[in-house]
Amino acid sequence: VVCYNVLIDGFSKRGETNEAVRIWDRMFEDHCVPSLVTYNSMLNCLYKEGMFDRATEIWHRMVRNGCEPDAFTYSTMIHWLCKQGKVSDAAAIWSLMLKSNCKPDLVAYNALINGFCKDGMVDEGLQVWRMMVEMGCPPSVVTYNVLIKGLCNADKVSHAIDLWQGMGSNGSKPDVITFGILVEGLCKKGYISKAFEVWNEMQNVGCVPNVVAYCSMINGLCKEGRLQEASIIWQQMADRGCKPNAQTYNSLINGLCKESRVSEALKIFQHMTEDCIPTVVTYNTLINGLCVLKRVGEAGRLL
RNA sequence: ACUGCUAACGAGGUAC
Repeated sequence: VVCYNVLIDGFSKRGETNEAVRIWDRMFEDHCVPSLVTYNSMLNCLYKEGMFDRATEIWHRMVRNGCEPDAFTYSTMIHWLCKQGKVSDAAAIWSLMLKSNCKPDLVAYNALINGFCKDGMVDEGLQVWRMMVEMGCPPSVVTYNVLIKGLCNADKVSHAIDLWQGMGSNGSKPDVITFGILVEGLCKKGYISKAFEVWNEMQNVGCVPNVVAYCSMINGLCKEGRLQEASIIWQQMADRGCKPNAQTYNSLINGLCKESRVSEALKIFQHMTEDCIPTVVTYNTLINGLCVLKRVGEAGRLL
């Protein structure tokens, strides 16, 4: 079984759904009995692709064969339903789980909370968070990251900060993702100096920014037209041996374009081609920047 | 080491 499981999940992860299904069929031809992991992997594979009808067949087979769904089963379904905007279906699966013998675990809670938050239902997310505490399931840093992101997106930045500051007394330590989310959220609301406070606090507690965190800070500054400060952060990133990736370059290039400093942007672009591969976003950003300045000819030459 | 949860970039769209 394990071999089949590995193959199914491997194909599923590479997006080769048809191959995964072929292995599943093959498994029966070989008279091998699927395990709980097999069912879970198949459900994951089909839900990811939105193939709910086929998935339901698998679910029924699972039940028919007396294989009890576990927390993996439920959180997989909840996760993909939410990702596809079917939050109320996810909530239905959640109730199904509550009625079953399977108690929700940390990941299941997080998946549901994330679903609510991403759909703009932060209050529901917070309610689930309180519920998990009552049920004796301690929230993790992922739980907080999801909620903080949700609160920022809902323009409840100060509530997000409260949550961040309460993490310690709830047994969670903010990580680089937490700080990145806060920096991004604060910048987007225009609270740059608060973002800098958080940025410094991150270093004070010994959390080392990664390329994503740098990107959030740089992008936030660029969006506010604060390129001077952005380039200082960029320099620090380089000095600390953190290699910028395409997305980081794109943020800076976009910042320069938006300030009509397209020539500088092109210079950065030259530099970029030496240590990473420009993406379609890079070209769109530059072309747009050039076109806005009526430098259409140069824009054409980029193609 | 068989399966499930979290963060960053462009453009477009946002008339009534």
